[in-house]
Amino acid sequence: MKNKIIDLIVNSVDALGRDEISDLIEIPPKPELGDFAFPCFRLAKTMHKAPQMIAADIKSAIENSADASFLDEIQVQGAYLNFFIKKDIFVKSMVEAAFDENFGSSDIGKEKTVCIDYSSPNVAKNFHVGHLRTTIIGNSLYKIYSKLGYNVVRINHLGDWGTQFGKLIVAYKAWGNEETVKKDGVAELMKLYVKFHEEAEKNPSLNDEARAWFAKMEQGDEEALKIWQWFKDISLIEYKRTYDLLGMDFDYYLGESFYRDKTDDIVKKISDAGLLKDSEGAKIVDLEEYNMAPCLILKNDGSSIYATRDLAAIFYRKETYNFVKCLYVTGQEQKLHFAQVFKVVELLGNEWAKDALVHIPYGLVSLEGAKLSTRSGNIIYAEDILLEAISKIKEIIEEKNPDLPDKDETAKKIGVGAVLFNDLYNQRIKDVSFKWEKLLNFDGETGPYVQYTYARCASILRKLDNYTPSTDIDYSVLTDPDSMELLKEISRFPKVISDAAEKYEPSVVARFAVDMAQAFNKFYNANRINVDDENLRNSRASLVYITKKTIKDAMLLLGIDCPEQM
RNA sequence: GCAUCAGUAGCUCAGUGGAUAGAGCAAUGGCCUCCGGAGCCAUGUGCGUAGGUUCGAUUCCUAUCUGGUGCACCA
Repeated sequence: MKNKIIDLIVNSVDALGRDEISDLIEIPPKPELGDFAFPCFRLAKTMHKAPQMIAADIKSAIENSADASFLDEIQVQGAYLNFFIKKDIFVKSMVEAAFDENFGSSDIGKEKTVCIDYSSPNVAKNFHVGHLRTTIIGNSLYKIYSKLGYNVVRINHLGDWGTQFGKLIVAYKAWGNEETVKKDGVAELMKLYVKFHEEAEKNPSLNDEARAWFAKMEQGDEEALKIWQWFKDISLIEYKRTYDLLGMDFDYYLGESFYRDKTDDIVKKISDAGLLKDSEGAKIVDLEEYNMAPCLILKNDGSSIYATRDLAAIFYRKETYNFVKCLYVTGQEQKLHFAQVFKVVELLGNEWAKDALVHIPYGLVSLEGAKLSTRSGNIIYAEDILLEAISKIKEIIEEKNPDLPDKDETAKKIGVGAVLFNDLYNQRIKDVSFKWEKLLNFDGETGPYVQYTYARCASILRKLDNYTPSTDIDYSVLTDPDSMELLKEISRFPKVISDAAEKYEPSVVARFAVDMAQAFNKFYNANRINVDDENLRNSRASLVYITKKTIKDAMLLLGIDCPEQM
């Protein structure tokens, strides 16, 4: 529809090109102002005429055109040219588009690969509310990019290498024992880690001991690596339990340790390029010219650091997957780190680094206003959040719909959906203050609200006799304001997906899901679907059908499944 | 100190170089013998401050204030 209008304007205006016109066309804030609008302010300058007059001129030019038959009316309001499309034609085009099985999909990503590095928890540490964000956002970006035809590689870059394992080994040897670790798993490892830091404050030489153990790991020391592998195995079992609950998986679990034999090459590459400098006994790349702190490549004991391994990972991924983009979903506190690493890649002569390497930061999670801190116990675990949400939903189901089959399965979908939605609804960059009260409220702009709307659609369709989804309907009965608003909402879907991808922002999709649910509920309250008039019934049923379908597709992009009943 | 992100309604947040800045939560009142009330409708206050660019700025730029985060051997 928009293209047809662009055609008309292109033929009537010489001053602007097609693309400029396309950018200028907007959807008016109120339906009374038309279906599409073209503001003429921009033209006023080049044409040396008042915008109102320009609008009037274009109007008469278009009205005399034979191609304008799909228009009902054109109005000039101030500098705006408002287009009113013949309602049944408009409805038909929107319904047919939404019926398409691939509505919203695209092939712009065809034969292009995007790597997404997300979740990436630190081994031997608990998977807490903070890790949930990267996991959920990364998973949604995976769905969104897949929908656009990209080949997406999901990489869990486990924090399974580094000095913290030296600390852990020191602590385990000093205060731990095998039985307790076997029994309590990650919780016990966390205790040992905390204990290490307490003791190291009194006795700083412990830090040197820890670094020494890590250096041993890097040199392939058998004892050190055996303990390390054991800790890693224990941790992975717990993480996978959470991923299962979330209904998520990864293509690769390639932690930092995977790159440990690849860091020498990186150091050589940097050195060969003449970028490696000595500084206080360590090796760095000086980035002063770019207004950044130096990027540390090797510590003064010669062992690698996370930047070295991130660099190794970038080159490995570029070679292995030949990505067009590699996305890093981590907290915004790592912004400088990624800026440094990406700059080093670029300085090594890789122009692609500028566009292909993207840090996708998200805001800090705090708990009831205070910082998350394992040591002070101000921490909340991902698994507990999910289980709590599921159990609260179960209570509500028992109360509202005790006869529902598959109550547990449904409660899981809704509970997990509530958590996911809650994390995806606001822009990534916003800091989050975790509050149980907010998470467990399922009214208004929430996952359960959208899922409820979906279940309502499903229920309506179940109760109709003799309805098979079809576009062979009477479009003229769907021209009332509520139906039109709903249809317009639905037809935004493809743009919503491409916007979300472009901005790396799942919240765009989440907002859309709520907008659509609201538009549907409004329609539902104003119009009865199961009416005697077969013509009307089938037409409205088709509208319900595409609403249901689009809600489901939108929620799937967030990683959320919609139950048919709840 | 330097860098960076954010400041919109009591709270949590959308939003756009343009038409009267929107939702939800919380509060109060209401909703059809009928398709699912986790729903729908109604009721109020607001773009941190000061300049600049522009026909037009809440949006872009500069300064400033407030808050968050980062600034080498942790990741």
